[in-house]
Amino acid sequence: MTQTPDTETKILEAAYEVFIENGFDGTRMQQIADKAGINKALLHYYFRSKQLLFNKIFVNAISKFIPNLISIFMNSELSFFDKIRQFTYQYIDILSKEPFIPIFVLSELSRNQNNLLDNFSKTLGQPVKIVKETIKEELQNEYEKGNIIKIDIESFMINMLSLCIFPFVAKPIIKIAIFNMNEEAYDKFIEKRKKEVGEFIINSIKTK
Amino acid sequence: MTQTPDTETKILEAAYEVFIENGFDGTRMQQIADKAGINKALLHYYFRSKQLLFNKIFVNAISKFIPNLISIFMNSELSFFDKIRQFTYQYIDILSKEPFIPIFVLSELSRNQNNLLDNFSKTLGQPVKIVKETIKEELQNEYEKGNIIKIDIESFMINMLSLCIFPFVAKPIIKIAIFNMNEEAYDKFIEKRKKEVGEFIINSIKTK
DNA sequence: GTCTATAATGTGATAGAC
DNA sequence: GTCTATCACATTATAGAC
Repeated sequence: MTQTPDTETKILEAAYEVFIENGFDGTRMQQIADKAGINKALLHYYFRSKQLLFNKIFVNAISKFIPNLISIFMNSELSFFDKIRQFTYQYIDILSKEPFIPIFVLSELSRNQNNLLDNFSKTLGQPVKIVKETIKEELQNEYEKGNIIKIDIESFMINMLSLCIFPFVAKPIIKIAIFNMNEEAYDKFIEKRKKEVGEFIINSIKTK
Repeated sequence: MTQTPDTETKILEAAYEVFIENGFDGTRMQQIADKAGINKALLHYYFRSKQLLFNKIFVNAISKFIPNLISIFMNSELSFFDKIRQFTYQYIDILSKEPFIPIFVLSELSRNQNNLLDNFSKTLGQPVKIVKETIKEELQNEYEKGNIIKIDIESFMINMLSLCIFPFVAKPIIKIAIFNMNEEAYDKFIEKRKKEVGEFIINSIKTK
């Protein structure tokens, strides 16, 4: 069933792990070669340069950082509050399976070398724009129906993303410095947030 | 009035800028020397190694990342809700003056080289513990008085920190990929959050 | 204290045999 | 496609003159 993957795949898998753990500057081509079980020369044979290999990995990481959860907000079967519940639950669930993606993506983007942001916009600009418009309308509708208070689309989206993503970005601080948690306690904390964050957001915008 | 700072100060100031912009791995000692207007050898004369110089900078950065806002939650003159308002306002205000501190600190901590986290705990473990206990009591009090819903200290603190810090960590994405803001629009967005975040949190925990 | 020169090593990338 | 050997250069760190 599970046959040995071809060399290109082995390289990509190894590169993914090493880059995400160490970042672009902290990664050595030798590390990737070792982890893939090949030699450095082959890396260059397949991907020409460190930068090009990194770019492949980064595009992949972005798609995990902003996964395809857009459909949730497009699903007209659901109430607005249920959309919030589902989105936060599923997003935190996805991130919890690859908890280092957020800090990796955000930290590389903030270095702003090359054209990482262009990649980002190219891949996700359009879908993000559509969700934004959809949610904006929905916020307006719910406000007019008297269900929620007035809130900007920008504030709403950033608040929701903050509450989902930040606990992963700040994992080391949360675990050690703030709450003195072990890995198990941290996992429980995240697990609890899957249900909690949605309710927190709903409470904050619901009319009394 | 403004006299030329001594060499050690010039080095520290230059190192601060370069490290925060590029991270440990992305920084070259030559860059620091150039920015400080001296040569590389002097860096080693004053600080022995890149790692030791970095550690000095990092401790400084941490103190800006978790500034002394503890007093706000200790101030018994203020109502609990006003403490939330003041803390969020002032924290966002401080971060907005050094917006790259959060991503720098969090990204270096997540690499987890050396003993950065130990530094962190040593510097801030005790004060953080005290605030945590103080807020915990206050949450309990307000709950018993029927003013707020039941919420864990962990959830409450992380929610508050998420909403304050994340917009800085994710600045490039927010600006370009999500909202297509220019620098001015982003600044306005942050300015607005200073007042907004407190109300958002209060709404989310206030009993109806 | 500050400089120039250089050691010692690391690192991305390529040449060329198989 | 895959390997070994090696180039070319960058980078931390030190030696030693002034």
